[in-house]
Amino acid sequence: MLPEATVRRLPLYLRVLTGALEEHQVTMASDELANRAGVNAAQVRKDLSYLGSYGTRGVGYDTELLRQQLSRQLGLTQDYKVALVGLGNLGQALVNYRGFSQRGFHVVAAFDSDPAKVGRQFGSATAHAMSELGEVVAREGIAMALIATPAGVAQDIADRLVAAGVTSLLNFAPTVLNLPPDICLRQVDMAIELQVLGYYEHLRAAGTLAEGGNGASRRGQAARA
Amino acid sequence: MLPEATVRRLPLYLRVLTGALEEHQVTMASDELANRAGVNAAQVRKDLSYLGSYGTRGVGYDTELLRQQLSRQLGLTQDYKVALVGLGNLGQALVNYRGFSQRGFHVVAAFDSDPAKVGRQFGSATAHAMSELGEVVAREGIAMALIATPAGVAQDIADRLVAAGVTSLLNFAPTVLNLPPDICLRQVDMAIELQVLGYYEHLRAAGTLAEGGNGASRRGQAARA
DNA sequence: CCATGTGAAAGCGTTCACAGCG
DNA sequence: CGCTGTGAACGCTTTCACATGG
Repeated sequence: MLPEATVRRLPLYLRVLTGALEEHQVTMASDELANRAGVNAAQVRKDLSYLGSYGTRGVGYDTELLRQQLSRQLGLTQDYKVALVGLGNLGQALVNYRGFSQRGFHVVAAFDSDPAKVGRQFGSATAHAMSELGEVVAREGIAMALIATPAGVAQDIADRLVAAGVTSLLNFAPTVLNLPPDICLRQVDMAIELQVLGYYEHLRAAGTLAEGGNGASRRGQAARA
Repeated sequence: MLPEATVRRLPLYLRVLTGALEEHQVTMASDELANRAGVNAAQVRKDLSYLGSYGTRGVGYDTELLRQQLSRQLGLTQDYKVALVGLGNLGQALVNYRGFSQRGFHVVAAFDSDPAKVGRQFGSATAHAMSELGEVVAREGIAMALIATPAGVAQDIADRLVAAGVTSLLNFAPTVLNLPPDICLRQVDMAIELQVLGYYEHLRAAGTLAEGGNGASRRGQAARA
């Protein structure tokens, strides 16, 4: 069991390593990995130490070996089927986002309440009617879902997804979801992110922003998005 | 200066209060606010105590008064001009997202490298060529920007935005940005969020997921994006 | 009596500093 | 000698528990 904060940084390291491999870089020291990932070098070493000892003292980490280990620990050696609910602007952006499929997350089913969209193909997914949600998700054995609906229906959709067997949810709707404790939920709330920026911008206008006092990214969320 | 963790929760409380006001609820106790926001009641009281003493013992908080105070402290009593760079799927979703303008964040200028998009209207923003970025941002006095470009150009765009006077950035591109320390940066990285879910899903498959051990939202990010 | 506001305690996450090893 | 791996220190966040006050 890795600390959650570490889990959030591992994909970042993975991204850096993948980039370095494309440039045929064979080893990487914690300092460089830290710089490229925008974190402290001690942090990198501590994070990686949770995975085991894959570095060589005096040298650094074998780029390819470390990439494999990160990939394995994150469970990225397998592919995941993902459902998407809501084919509005955001939903369509998500279904077409290559960053998901590149990493083995395949949106295989989409759902929308608009009859005009049902039956059409969106990226790699066919649009289904909302009424089919439970059946399709259960039949396909889908465990992960993206919610990109209006806030008002998000809780109901989440309940139905969970009832159909989904165990991990990524919610883009600006609302709090109440779910059983064994369900993994992550929230991407763009309006909140902007409001946080607004707060610091507001402080700055008031002339009170301490130097370096940014509500910066890598500690707060991953942007969390 | 509020703690950053508190700043991230205030917009949530604001949302709850706004909902309650629509239902003409006059007061709200910390327990109820906590439940509706998905956090601990002590957390709510501690957070609100940073703003001052706006509650009444034995009663709770005056919904309207508290909403005003939150709004004021977050700097939401003023409007902000926002620039958007990148009008791909995600950029178009962002420019049409009502959650921003509802809260006083107005996307007044958009930029894209595709000549076919330049000159067209996207939501409330006119699409400009990339070459105009510096000039338009400086002329309009824009302090906040959304980056929804491919990862490869995000750093260059960020540098140009900062050079033009932008001081707060919300980056959706899956890459780390290096910026001067006085610039506020927040990251929304959907691929990372999915990979975090993948990790816990992977654990679950391995039968090692502790009960209640979800990589849940409201502490880690936020969800954050 | 009930809910706020707050010290104090507990829990995490980050950073430091250095021993240890290739 | 250089960089990893890690115990220990530090700081931030959350939670508890209760005194305080309408």
